[in-house]
Amino acid sequence: MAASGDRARVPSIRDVARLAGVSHQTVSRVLNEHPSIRPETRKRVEDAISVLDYKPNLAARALVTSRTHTIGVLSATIGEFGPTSSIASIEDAARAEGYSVTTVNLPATTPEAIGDAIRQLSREQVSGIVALAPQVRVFNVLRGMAVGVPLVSLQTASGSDGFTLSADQVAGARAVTEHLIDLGHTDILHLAGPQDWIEAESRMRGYLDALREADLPTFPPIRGDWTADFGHFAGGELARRRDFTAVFAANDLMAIGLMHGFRDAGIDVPREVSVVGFDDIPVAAHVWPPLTTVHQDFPELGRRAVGMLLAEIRGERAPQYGAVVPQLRLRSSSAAR
Amino acid sequence: MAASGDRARVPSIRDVARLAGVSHQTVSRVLNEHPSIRPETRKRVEDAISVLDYKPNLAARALVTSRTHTIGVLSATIGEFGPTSSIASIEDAARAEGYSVTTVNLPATTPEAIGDAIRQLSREQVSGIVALAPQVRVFNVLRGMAVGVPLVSLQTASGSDGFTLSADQVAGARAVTEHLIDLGHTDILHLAGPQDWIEAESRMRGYLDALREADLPTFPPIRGDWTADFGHFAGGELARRRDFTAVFAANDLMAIGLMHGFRDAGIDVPREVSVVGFDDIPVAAHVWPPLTTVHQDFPELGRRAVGMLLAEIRGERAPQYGAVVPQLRLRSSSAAR
DNA sequence: TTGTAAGCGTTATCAC
DNA sequence: GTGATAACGCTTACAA
Repeated sequence: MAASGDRARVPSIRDVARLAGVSHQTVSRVLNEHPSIRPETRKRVEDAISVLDYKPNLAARALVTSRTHTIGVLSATIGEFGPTSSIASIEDAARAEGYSVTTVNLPATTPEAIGDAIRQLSREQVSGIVALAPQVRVFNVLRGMAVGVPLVSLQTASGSDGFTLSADQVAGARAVTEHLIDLGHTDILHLAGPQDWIEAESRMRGYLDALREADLPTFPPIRGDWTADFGHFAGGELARRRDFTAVFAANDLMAIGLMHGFRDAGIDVPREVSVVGFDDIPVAAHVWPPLTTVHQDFPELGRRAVGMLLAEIRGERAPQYGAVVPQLRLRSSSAAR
Repeated sequence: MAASGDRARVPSIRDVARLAGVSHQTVSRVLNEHPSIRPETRKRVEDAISVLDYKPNLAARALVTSRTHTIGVLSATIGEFGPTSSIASIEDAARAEGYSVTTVNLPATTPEAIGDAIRQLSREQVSGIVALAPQVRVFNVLRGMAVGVPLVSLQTASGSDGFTLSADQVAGARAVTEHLIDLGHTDILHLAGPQDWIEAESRMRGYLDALREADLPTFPPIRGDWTADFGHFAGGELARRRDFTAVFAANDLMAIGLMHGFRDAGIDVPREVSVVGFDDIPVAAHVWPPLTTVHQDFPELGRRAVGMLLAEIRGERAPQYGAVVPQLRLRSSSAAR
């Protein structure tokens, strides 16, 4: 099986050329789909390629073209369900288009850390970057930065602007809040995400919009950190004040922790207090009580991010996607007053 | 700020050489920490490097050395909590050692798909591969394959053999089963993972070992698919047979679904049936009832995988790690008979 | 200790 | 339509 005598060497473009009886440049033309090449010659080259199982050397190509066909993923999240699902689909979509994927996790959200990460990726000469940077701070730094390559940010504002791509978080939050209002609740609290997070702001805005429109009182949101542990803690605290009958938690983890806290305090969900979340993580339907929440199509967002990025890389027109509308999932953690 | 007139060009090793008044080869020596170089010369070169903010071109280096300082991650899991946590820590650890990371998700566990993924990575000339391939089939294919570069498999057998790295799943499963036995249970079911999964086998073995040692009857395990939905379904089915008082589910998702199924059937957990899980996912402590489970240090496993892989790549002796012992987390889903 | 020459495998440029 | 020839930016010889 192995090459006779000398060490196995990967065939190069010149080996193909020799076998096909053409110059290596002609082989290169075939590889790059150059228009003017005789069909017969092309055939001979293609045969030689398949006989030798020749694969172009990516490093050599990158050296001469300064393009690597690699996309970088910049991630500032710590293994949460949503971003993780998006990243997996980004990888799949990119590979399907012939691009490799390299990932950098941000150790911190400081401008220095962000700069380091971007520099790292640009040293690797990535063709483009998808940033999952849910913090306002990171977003702003990226926006103001001369990145040097196309960049798409997978965000959660309420629209897309060619740079940003997102599900309509505001609409989702609004929908779930309106659901509580429809159930007859008038005193609805919001357990929000951390100050700096774009998603936290969007979801809070949806909440506020819905309440204002219904002429209901708004309460100052409680700021959480997305964790179930915080939700649990908040549940204990909130149990002392009973000026509300429903809580919209900005994500499912906090919602589940919150229900735990209420349970510890002897508050029955949903009889005494309704709780709703956001994200529809895999356990949401199975906790007690099953959690009313907003389903997000994370993989689709990842695919679209790649679609936009590749269009920009190739200098094509950006695809026009319809809105990614989060879907309400009604379960029994919310009930009529 | 920009270069005068002509387009900004990244400085090359020759620019550094010119500025430092040496040959480009001397610069290369400084870069590669060649021993014989006069301190004074080195200093001049280093100064020039920092003045120009010179960064070696990775593609050029890869072309000539055939090594990319990139490690490939081969992942055959669909965004689950554990593997995801490990992957994040693999990325961080690799970057900290100056390696880039590229990821490939397996679309299927067929030998063809695995072969494609490996070929893909080897085309990118990765220096080594970490495989998160929890299926027996994938594991065997990898093992029998001439990958061509160092490979470490993040597995879950009961030991490490220089190729494999794992937490001791058997011990963890055994511990949680013994916990049930200590509580006085004698009829303990096992809701296992899918047939082909190594973790499923290890956890099942721990269960069987514990029961045999205690001279208790074993039941044929129910085969699940790791999902909460399946757990829910299984709960409904099991509710019809009441020949058991405890269930060890092979992961937390199934355990949570199972408790949901029992709840639907009017079975009280833990009064009538105890349930325990495995993994300690973030919601485990917050569901009702809080889930007794086995905590795994996924990030540590990822770091160790990188440690082993880099040792192999560099031709060093593999680091000797102690066992990663899963930790029992006792909560109220398990109770005395 | 340092410099010169050659070559890694490809694409770009210019002939023919 | 096709073929020389010259880069791309680096490392590995070999020479001085």
